[in-house]
Amino acid sequence: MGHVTGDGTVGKALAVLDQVAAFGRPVRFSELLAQSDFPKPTLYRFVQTLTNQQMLAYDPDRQTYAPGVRLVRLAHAAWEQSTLAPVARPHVDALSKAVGETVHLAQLDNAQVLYIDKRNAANPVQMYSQAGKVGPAYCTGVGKVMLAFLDDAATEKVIAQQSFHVFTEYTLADADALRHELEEIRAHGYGFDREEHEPGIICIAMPILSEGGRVLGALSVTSTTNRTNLAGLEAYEPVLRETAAKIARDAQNWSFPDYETKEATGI
Amino acid sequence: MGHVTGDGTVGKALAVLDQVAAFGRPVRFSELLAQSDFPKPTLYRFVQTLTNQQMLAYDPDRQTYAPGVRLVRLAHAAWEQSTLAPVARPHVDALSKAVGETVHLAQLDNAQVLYIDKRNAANPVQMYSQAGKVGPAYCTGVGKVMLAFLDDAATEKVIAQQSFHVFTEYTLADADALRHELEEIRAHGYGFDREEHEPGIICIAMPILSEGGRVLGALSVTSTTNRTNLAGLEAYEPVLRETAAKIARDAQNWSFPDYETKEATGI
DNA sequence: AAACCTTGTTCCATTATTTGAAACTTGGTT
DNA sequence: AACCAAGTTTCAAATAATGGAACAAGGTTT
Repeated sequence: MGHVTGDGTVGKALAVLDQVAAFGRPVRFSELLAQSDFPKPTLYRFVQTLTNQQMLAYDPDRQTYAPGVRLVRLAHAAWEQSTLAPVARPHVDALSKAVGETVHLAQLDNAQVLYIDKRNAANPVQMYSQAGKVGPAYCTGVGKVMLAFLDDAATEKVIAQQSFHVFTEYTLADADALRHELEEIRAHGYGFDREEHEPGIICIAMPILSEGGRVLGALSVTSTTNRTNLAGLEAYEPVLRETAAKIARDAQNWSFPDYETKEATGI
Repeated sequence: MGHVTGDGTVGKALAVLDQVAAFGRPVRFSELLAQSDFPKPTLYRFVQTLTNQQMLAYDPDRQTYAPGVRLVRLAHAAWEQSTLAPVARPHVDALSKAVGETVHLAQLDNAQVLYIDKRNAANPVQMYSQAGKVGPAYCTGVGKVMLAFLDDAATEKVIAQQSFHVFTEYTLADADALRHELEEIRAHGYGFDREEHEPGIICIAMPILSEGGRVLGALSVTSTTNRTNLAGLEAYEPVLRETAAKIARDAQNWSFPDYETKEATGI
């Protein structure tokens, strides 16, 4: 994995944090060491420091490290301030009510899709997606529509970072197939996921573009091949387009209420 | 917000990150500087580094910094691995269905309550909109029941860190009132929020205790004085107790699968 | 029960990074 | 044009990070 470590000690420590998170399960020091470029004492001290800081949590019974609770606190602030979620929320709610299917709101994070909000259908399909979860850009509806509307240089840079794992028989398996698909998407203004990531799961996706045409994020309505088909999903295109436009408009005007004293939380 | 800065450069950088998060809104460099102990170039470089690392996000139009999206990604890993949420999830779902009121799942983070999951009757699954939010321990149901079952030294340490802001006429306004309440809670095994935090909002709260009696977290069922009263909430005590026990049991047995290599075939 | 691992922890002289007073730039205001 | 506030860069001094080596604690084999 090519890390952009840089940024001195802080960058290195955060690389270690990412490394722990990437395991997806609590991990032992020796496991980290085995795949790390850092010498043992160096890695050891990073892990110690991060644990002290509650960026990692240490389980003494199992002798394992996992990402720590301080991140959950910090992420809440990030979610509210640095994502489309708070602006989009009412519109996503309305969309969800209107279509009665699972709705996703996503942004591009590096070369991946980051899901920042989700509304389940009334009778939800069990799918492996949640806010905070990342997914591949090249084989999801939201990923492709965001790629399609980046500028050429950015698109190519992101394409170069895709790993093109074949999930299903419909997965676009290489950069050229993806480029062709992106052209189609640009022509239509929106895109589909044709069971490219999970069998039986299809979606229609719409980019959220600023006035200047910059990609802010994407919306999708997901369903299954049991319940509907691409033509059925296409019926949602107008409401999706409308919702994306509203979110873009509100994002434009989004301004933070200045200098008011805020009370403690009310959940 | 007494931080343990320590931990060298990394600790200092994370203190800056907390400082930005604490503002609760995008913040200018000069605002950070005004309330910082760091000299200007030092703070400047920390902010630069964190922004490079996407732990902060810079808005060039408004010249402001906010917690960055990388945190949302990391937090998802933390939420799944270092909190009760994944273990508790099915039980919280069931509880929510059974009671038809808002359900909270919380843990203690430093001296504060950290909400890690929530179910609304209307809106089944959302995540960071509420998970990640922190609240005061001394005037919430979940906070008090967790305090009540810590060991004496820990309880006193946490009490010493409470700020005792008076939110309503029912707020427990000092350490002694709180200590008295904690004794009551220990006697009953569960507790209430009697409009102590927000007028009209009441709840019944149950600690989640390990076999050894260690505090793992807390559950609550919240309602309003319009809809019910404390006696009405008390009817939920059995199902709450049952749910807490199930979560504690599952947490005990919670073990992460595989210490095997999954590289059998090329991913 | 001694020798021998594997995993985790500490030491400390060397090396590299961080630090911050001062100076400079930029963009806006008087 | 002069001024001011906010942000950025410089560079020698101060400080913190580094990592080879050695040590400690469990567990396993001979």
